[in-house]
Amino acid sequence: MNLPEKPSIDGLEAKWDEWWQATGTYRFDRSKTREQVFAIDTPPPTVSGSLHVGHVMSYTHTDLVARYRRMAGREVFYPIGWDDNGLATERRVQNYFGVRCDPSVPYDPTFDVSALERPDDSMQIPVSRRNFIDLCDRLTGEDEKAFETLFRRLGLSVDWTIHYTTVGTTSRRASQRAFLRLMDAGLAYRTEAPTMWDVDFRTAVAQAEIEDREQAGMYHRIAFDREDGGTVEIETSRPELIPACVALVTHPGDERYRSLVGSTVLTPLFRVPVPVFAHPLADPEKGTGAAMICTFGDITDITWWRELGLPTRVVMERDGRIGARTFGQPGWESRDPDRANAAMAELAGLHPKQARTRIVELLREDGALLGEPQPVRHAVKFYEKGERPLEVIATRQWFVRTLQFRDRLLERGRELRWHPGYMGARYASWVEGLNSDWCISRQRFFGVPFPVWYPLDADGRPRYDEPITPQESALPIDPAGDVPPGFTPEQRGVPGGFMGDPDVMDTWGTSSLSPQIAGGWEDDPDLFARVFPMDLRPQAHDIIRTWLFYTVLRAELQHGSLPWSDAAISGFVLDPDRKKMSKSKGNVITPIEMFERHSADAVRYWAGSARLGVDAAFDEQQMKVGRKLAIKILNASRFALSLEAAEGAIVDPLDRSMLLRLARVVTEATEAFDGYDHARALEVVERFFWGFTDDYLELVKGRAYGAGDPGAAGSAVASLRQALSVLLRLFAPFLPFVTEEVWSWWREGSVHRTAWPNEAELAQITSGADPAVYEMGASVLGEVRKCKALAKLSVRAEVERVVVRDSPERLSALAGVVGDVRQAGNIAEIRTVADGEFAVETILAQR
RNA sequence: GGGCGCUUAGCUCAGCGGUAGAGCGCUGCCCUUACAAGGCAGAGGUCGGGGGUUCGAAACCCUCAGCGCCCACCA
Repeated sequence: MNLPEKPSIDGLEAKWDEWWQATGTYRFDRSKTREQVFAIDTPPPTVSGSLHVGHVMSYTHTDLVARYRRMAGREVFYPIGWDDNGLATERRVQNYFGVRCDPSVPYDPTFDVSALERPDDSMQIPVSRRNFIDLCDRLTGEDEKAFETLFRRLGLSVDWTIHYTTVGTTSRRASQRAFLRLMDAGLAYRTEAPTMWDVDFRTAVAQAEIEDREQAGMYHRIAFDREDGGTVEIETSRPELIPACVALVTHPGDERYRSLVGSTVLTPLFRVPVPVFAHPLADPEKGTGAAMICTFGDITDITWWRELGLPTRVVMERDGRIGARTFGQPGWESRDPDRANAAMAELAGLHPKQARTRIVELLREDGALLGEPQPVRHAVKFYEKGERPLEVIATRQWFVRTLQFRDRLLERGRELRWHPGYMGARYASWVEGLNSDWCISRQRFFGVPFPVWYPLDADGRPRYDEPITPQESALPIDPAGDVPPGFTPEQRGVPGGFMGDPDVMDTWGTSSLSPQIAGGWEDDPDLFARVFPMDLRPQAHDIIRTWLFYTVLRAELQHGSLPWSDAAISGFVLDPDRKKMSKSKGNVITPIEMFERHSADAVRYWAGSARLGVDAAFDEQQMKVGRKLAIKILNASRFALSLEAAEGAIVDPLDRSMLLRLARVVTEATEAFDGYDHARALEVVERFFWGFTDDYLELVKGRAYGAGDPGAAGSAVASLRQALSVLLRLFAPFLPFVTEEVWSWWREGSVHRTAWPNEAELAQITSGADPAVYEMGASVLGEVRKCKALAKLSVRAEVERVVVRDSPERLSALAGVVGDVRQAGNIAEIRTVADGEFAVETILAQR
């Protein structure tokens, strides 16, 4: 026994973190079988951002599960990953080193960034993709250290020897290998198709990265001329797309337009003949009931264009401007090409808003604009990181087949155990609403490139339908630097030679393989067999449709299984005014501040009291409570262990009764953890603990001092230690630092590698015990204490006599604890009356 | 437009068929042989509104309202 004079929670974090790392407390033992392993697909945080209390909460939730499962006998596979693949990192590296990634620059193995000469600071030197990635590694390495320090201070029990980065070699190899296999299986394909396009980033984006934003707009009522001399009116918010109009559409059941279907009308200004179709998607209630179909104004246009087999007449360029077009040519027929080209000349080079203003003027002069444009507010699609509305632009992109697996993906969603269960509905509604395959290519420079080259024909044009792929053993490759089999570097870009695929993968293309990457898929088959499919995916609810969905998709396509059996979804942390925390609002609280003010255990206590799925208000008060609890554990433990009478057999009725109650707490906490309800587990343990210190400790301390019967004292001391052992283990997942500290005073090894308590270990002691003994002792002592407090006396004040009234059964339970009650309450005599309801009369001694 | 969740004491939340709960905060009291980072007591709620089922509803059903989130083809 090695008890400190005055225990303190200060300094525990550094002390125990160091010890855990040095002794490998959380090291994964890869000799264990899949059944023995509990594998966690830890979310890799974006290292270029900063950690906030939201991370602290959700990562703590995961750690609670990890620590519980580890103690409950599973070998926990708990790796960490860093997400350094993406725009945020790209930008930071550009600014920090003054370089930019240019895939056309060849790799320079002797590259030295410090030797770069820049004429002025704003200039960015082009470097090869490989050199750029090296710089990313270097810069993010520092961020990763800072994150690791913070996570270790928080006490995450991850195995720090198992980590990956999303831009690292392993991740790139896995991403490319998985992609090649999808290609081979026909599940990844390259095609030219209309795609949501961000004009600022100049890249395609996937459905999952799109969000609606309410915008002010204008409805314009516009007349198209019918060939019989009349007009037909449509409404549009995007009149600038009239030159891209390829048809009108009405609902098949709409009587107003029945005679029009099948006829041809002329677009205003451009005088382009376009057909009128009927299609069930046309809504008679919207606008005039007749809609203009353009290539492409929105997603519905794509559907109509595809289903009605319409021609393509694109005016939107990739830079988001209207491009110059010449009417009067094939595909651009016009009844009045001169007039059309004059109008086109007015619009060419303009952004949509400018073009809209201009064309409205032209339409007004022409008389095609009916009435004045009416203001509306409507939802407009934006790239989640973008600032201007997305355009739909036809480009050549890689897609992963998704739509055809919708039913199977829905089935997987039902198979997955969601915590809380209702989060499954979000997944289902997302999958049900999918409208396109996953566009996985991005026109960016930094990221994992597609491991593909294309042969160039005699004219130097790429033959996209004959892609050249590398051997898997060569991965990862960079098609911008590496040369395909059978070619020489000199053949790059020349007729008859080859070119590399210029695109990189969607960042989710890598992240969606996190279980495979962390688990050593193909690189370490032995490990992979022990950890995959994993047990748990912890994450927040905002990325169900991205990270969670894509991970399910990849596992389905690659392995025909779920990637994990359970998904634990954390809520967000809101500021005390229940607003979402964000940097721009300046209401972000840094975790380090909280650790310093309240201790890591206290912060974990706050996080642990928030349930999964529920948005939690940031509550510093709750951290203060956690701190008090941590200190109480230190003090109570020190006291209990300081009672050094010889341990004996646990025979006293009170001791056995208390342990029986504790056994129930064990069961409840275990059930709560098994059901992913850590907050419930914490609550029942904490409730018992406060009663344990207020009542049990007070009741037995006189006996445990050992002045009287050695057997009775021995029972008390043994019970105290037994209970303390169980309580420390129950608290260990929540408060890893104080529990380890106390454990170290009197036990060998780490509490975190000790078995989770179970009823069986207490069964022999508590067999036949009466739960009412502890309850009666606590109740009577409580009443006496209350009486003294009301009389403004010390708790040590002498009591002449106590009369307890209750049923005979309860009074017989009291008999088992009466000696302890007398001693604890400083009571001369206790009388009982076997009659009626529980009541305690306390007669204080005269002074 | 569809879906999910929430609405219980001033605050944060538990309870989810049997006499309204916890912690914090507030008010008052008690110091010190583990801990004042402790102990005791008190005030404070028609459990969002309205119907229904039931001997009995905060809890189950219906309905309405407010808040939050997710999804949806921008005419």
